[in-house]
Amino acid sequence: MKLEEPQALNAFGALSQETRLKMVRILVQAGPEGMAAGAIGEAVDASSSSASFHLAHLERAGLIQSRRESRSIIYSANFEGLSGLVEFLMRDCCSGHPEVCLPAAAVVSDCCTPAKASAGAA
Amino acid sequence: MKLEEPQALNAFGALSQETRLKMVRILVQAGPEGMAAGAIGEAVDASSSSASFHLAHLERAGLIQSRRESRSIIYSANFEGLSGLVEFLMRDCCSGHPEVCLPAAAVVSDCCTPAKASAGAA
DNA sequence: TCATTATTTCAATATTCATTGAGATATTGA
DNA sequence: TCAATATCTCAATGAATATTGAAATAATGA
Repeated sequence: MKLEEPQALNAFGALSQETRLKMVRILVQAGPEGMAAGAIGEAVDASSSSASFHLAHLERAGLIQSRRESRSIIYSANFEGLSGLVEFLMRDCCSGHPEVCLPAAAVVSDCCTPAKASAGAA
Repeated sequence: MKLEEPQALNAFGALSQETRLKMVRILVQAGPEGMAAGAIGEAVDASSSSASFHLAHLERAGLIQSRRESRSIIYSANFEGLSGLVEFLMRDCCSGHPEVCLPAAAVVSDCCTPAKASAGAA
């Protein structure tokens, strides 16, 4: 997903709040199965109302998505949206300046090679 | 530069505002030589006071830096800080999920190979 | 249908953030 | 030292965001 500036602004705004940043990290770790709203709220120590507010914010920003599963609403990371944001940042910040992108590129081989991916997720 | 969560929060907050995001993009394009505060303010259509406020915000967040040069204050992109943020995002969002990092990795070869780097910067 | 559980919505309040204009500071050249 | 330039700082105002608790909605099982 290729982000334009207004979407990127929303995404940065969504990630600029402690509770929400924690939520995203938790949901990324949780993987595609996701977690119920209640469990997320508990994990980040937020009231149900506050959790709902922040989850809605993240969903509007395209960083997570939700589905109902019986009584629960399950949220999960939107990997397309997240990678879109990384791309936006890299395109912006590379624009002819490899010194920004190259260290980041190293992360890919560091965390995403089959051997280390599972170790890093633990 | 390896960012921890509080620094990343600051950086995301700094980039979540239209004027500031534009400033960063302009400064990245400007390269290490940077630009005077006045020129930046003009480029993003902000009053001197407003420009000063946002530039200070970005500097506090570690995304740009400044030096005095005669009467002017020259701001320039902090490439270490920026790549630190990309790394943070990738580490967070990779954690075992290569689908986030791999598309971003493609950007590196897309924009940072010598041939395309200059074309992309135009 | 009723009680229970999970979550959201709403209104009120508090907090944080952005913009403005006036004035302060630093640097330079005459 | 004075006037001009470039930028910053400050206080006031307005706008956007976060938090809270209470009430509304949705789904389930008895």
